[in-house]
This record gives sequence, C-alpha cells and structure tokens, in this order.
Amino acid sequence: MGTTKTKDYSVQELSIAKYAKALSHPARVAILNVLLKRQSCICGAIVDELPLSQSTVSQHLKELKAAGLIKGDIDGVSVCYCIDEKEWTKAKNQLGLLLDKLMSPASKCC
Amino acid sequence: MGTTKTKDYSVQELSIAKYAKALSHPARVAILNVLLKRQSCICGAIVDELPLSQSTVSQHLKELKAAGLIKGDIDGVSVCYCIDEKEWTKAKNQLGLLLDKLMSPASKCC
DNA sequence: CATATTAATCGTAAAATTACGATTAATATG
DNA sequence: CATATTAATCGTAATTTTACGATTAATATG
Repeated sequence: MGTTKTKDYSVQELSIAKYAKALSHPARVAILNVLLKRQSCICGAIVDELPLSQSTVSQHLKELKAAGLIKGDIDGVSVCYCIDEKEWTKAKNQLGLLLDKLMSPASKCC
Repeated sequence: MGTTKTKDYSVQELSIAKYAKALSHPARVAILNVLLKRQSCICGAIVDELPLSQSTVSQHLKELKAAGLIKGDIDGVSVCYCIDEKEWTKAKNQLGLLLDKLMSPASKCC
C-alpha cells in the first residue's frame, strides 16, 4: 500500500516528520549549506555546486520550499533562493524539543 | 534512476541526512516519543500504541536501529527497545549545528 | 524581432519506502 | 513435549522518491 494516514499522528509528530523529511537527502542538506554560507543564492549557482542536473536540483528546491524552509524570489530571468528564517526557527525548535527530551542519567532499560 | 552517489556529499551532509531520514516518518517519531516517555519499551507495547501492524512497526524499529538512534535488548521472548543515548547526542549535535547556522540579522537576499 | 539564458515542469524509468498478512524462529508455559 | 507468545523476516503490492533529458515559459540581449 505505502500510504500513511495523517490523522493517526499528532501535530508534533507530523510537523517533525515534515522538517526531517526535508533534511533527509544529502543533496537538500548540501543546498541548505550553500544558502547558509552565501549571501548570493541564485538557483544556477546552487546547481553548479551540486553533482546533479538542473532539473533534479530544481525538484529538491521545490521540496525545501514545500517544507517552508526556503523561499525564492524571481529576479528577472533568475531566481534567488534563501532560507526562510521564520520557518527555519520553527524547525529548529520542533526538532530541538524532541532531541532535548532525553532525561540523561536514568536510562533504566537496556 | 533514483540512485544517490554517496561520495558526492560531505560526511556532515550524509550524517545529517541519515538522522533526518530516521525522523522523516511520523510513525518513527511516535515510536521515539513512546521510548522517551516510558521506561518500559517492550516491542509489543510500542505496537499497541501505534495504528500500524506488528510487521510494519518492526520495520520502523529496524530503521531507527539502522540509524543508531535506538537499540534493542532481547529478554526472553520479548525485546526491550530504548534510545541509544550516545548516538542520540550525536544526532542532536549534528542537526543542532546545522539549524543554528543562521546568522540572523543580515539575510540580504530575498 | 531573433536568439540566448534561466529555471520550472513534463515524461519517464529505476529504486526505495511503506504497509500488510503469512511465515518463521525462539523462547515460554501448560 | 505440545502449545502459546513474541518479534523478525518474507513475499507482495501500492506509492513515493530520485534522477535525467527534453520541453516550455519568461525574461534578457544582440
């Protein structure tokens, strides 16, 4: 089947899964690294830095955009991509909250 | 094709993608929530808390184990799962490092 | 206006993911 | 020892992901 029923999970679970999914491919992490490093973020420049075709990079950009982590501004014939700070912060908080939820010393079992 | 060449990406990119992938399905986030909340973590109890079949949950557990985030101890006929603190900390640091890499004020473009 | 450039989208193929029921292996329990 | 319980694995199907080349739409440039 391969389908997942959205309503079976909590908002937190769905939200975290959404952000994690955006980060679940090295190419997308690489794209984000480029955007975090540079101020210039023209799509073509990103394509040049990745070992992937233009169309594939475009697809990855689309997914990052769908997750809200980046946004793109059309500038003439090019598109300037950059981190969406607001959503980025949300992702950081959501993922951080989960990852921090380890009450360290007493790991009774195992 | 659908293949991804591992050597085209940095260790950091591959590592983050690995952890993010583990968290990229709400069922797996839900499993981790169970393990973070409870001390008892018998596989059957996890299955009872999820809207999925035993075999599907077993597959998700396998993936979390493959990412190193959890480990399972066989106890007679049951298996006790729990967070692997060491790898969990690594995941937290890796993901945290990326998410924190936003030098906030000067987002020149877009 | 013809041509180049840029990036999205389309069509397609291969692979991976997700899910389930059935089976299996291992340990308990009567 | 026969039977029950637990959880992994197998087989399978639907769906999604990943990737590419080709095409398209939009803007720029000669």
